[in-house]
Amino acid sequence: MSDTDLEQELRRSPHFRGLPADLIGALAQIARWVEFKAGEVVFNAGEPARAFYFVAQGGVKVYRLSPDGREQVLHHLGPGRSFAEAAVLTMPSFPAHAVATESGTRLVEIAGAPFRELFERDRRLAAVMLSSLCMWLAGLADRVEELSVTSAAARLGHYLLRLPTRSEAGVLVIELPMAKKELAAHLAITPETLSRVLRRWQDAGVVQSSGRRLEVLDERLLVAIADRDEGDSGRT
Amino acid sequence: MSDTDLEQELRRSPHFRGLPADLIGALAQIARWVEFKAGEVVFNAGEPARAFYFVAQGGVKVYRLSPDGREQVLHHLGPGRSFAEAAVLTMPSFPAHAVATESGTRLVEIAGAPFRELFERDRRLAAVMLSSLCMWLAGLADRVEELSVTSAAARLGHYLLRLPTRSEAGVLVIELPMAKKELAAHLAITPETLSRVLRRWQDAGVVQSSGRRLEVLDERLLVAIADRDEGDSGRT
DNA sequence: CGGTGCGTTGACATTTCTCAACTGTTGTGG
DNA sequence: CCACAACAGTTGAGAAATGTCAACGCACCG
Repeated sequence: MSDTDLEQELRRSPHFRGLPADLIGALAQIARWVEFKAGEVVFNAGEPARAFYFVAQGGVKVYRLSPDGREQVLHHLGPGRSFAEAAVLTMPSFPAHAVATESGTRLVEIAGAPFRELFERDRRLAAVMLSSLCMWLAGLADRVEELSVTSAAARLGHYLLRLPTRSEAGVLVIELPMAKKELAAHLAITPETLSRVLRRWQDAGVVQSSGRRLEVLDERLLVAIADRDEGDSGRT
Repeated sequence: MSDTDLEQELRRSPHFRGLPADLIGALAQIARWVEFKAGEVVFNAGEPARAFYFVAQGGVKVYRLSPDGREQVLHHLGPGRSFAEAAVLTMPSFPAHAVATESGTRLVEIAGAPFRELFERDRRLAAVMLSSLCMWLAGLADRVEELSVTSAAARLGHYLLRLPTRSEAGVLVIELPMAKKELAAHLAITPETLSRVLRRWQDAGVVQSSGRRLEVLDERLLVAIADRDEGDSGRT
């Protein structure tokens, strides 16, 4: 809840990643924590677009109401997501409604008018935001492609081959950036399946695994596995 | 290959979607088509960041070379993807290499210096680009969450519930925005599985399907199916 | 020492894919 | 207008992959 928290939360977002400290500070000045209980309204469609938001905890539902009163859910947002930036940047008023879906929902609210002002005054802000968003976008697009690959082994292979590697005595070594449990979740498979795939590879002499350390013994085979059944390597 | 093609290609990108016509025109002025054969170099790391690119046809591989000469693939890009925007916006030189992976690879090249100039002169450009990217980001993030849901039925349910609906004689009607075959690909399942899921739902009285038209007979049940096994509704 | 949680392994249930055949629709050329 | 091809969609049967549940080893930590 402190200002330090606020700055850290901002720095974690895809929008402001890599922003120089002074700009993060300036942003923190116009940001604040807001909290909601389940069902409480964050904003309603038609209201002036006075701010945009990052979800730190809890959940938010963004929806429209169709002419006949039906609720049209546009997004269900959890921690790490943001919303209403587009409205703040280019629209006079919010085009949709937003309500918290859980009690204890905590958001970072960035006031719109000061943000627009900052945005126009400091050219760095726009450039860094754009570049950061582009990189984030590329990462997500890669992830979608990855998840579209149906086979668990191919997904894992793909993922591993993109990780930074180092050479130790001529052997390719990969250090996993997260616990296997989390990695499994990232690839949308179960830890058991992950474990079994690695086992199979080890038995086949493709890799050697111990803890988070992986030695790639037969890179060509690994590449073949990763490429075997890519989905339609189509557009994002 | 004509200028009209160029403008249409630009308009299709997540970056420039929704840009006013005059700005699209200005961009087209500083953009041009470039073609590559398989293996041809688009740019090398260390060169001044003179342009960024959209892939229209073919494929491009972006990679780094590690100190020991190993090739570290960062991205494999297909039609619809873009690259090197971040470099052009915030770096003096390209941080990675890029080569075409297929013959007949066609890219739109946007010259860096004029773009930066345009970007600083016209504030709308920055605002619209950011807002467009944010929306695109939200869509991709949703997609990742969707694909992380393991069950085919849940994925389809999720997807359908976010589609625009209309009411006809009190019944909820959904019009599929693409052929079932494409929809299946979008959800990373086979057309057969899609067909079977719909059949099961129809037998259970949840929906009524005919061609691209879907009548939702029991919305609560559909919601239950979609929510049954969401993955860890975690962060993106 | 126990406890807690990750990672592994096994047996089994379930889902999904694959392959193949068949139906219906659409568009084309005669 | 019909015959035909081409292709989306459906259905069935069997195979393969993956998830589920349960048990166990192992490391880490109080």
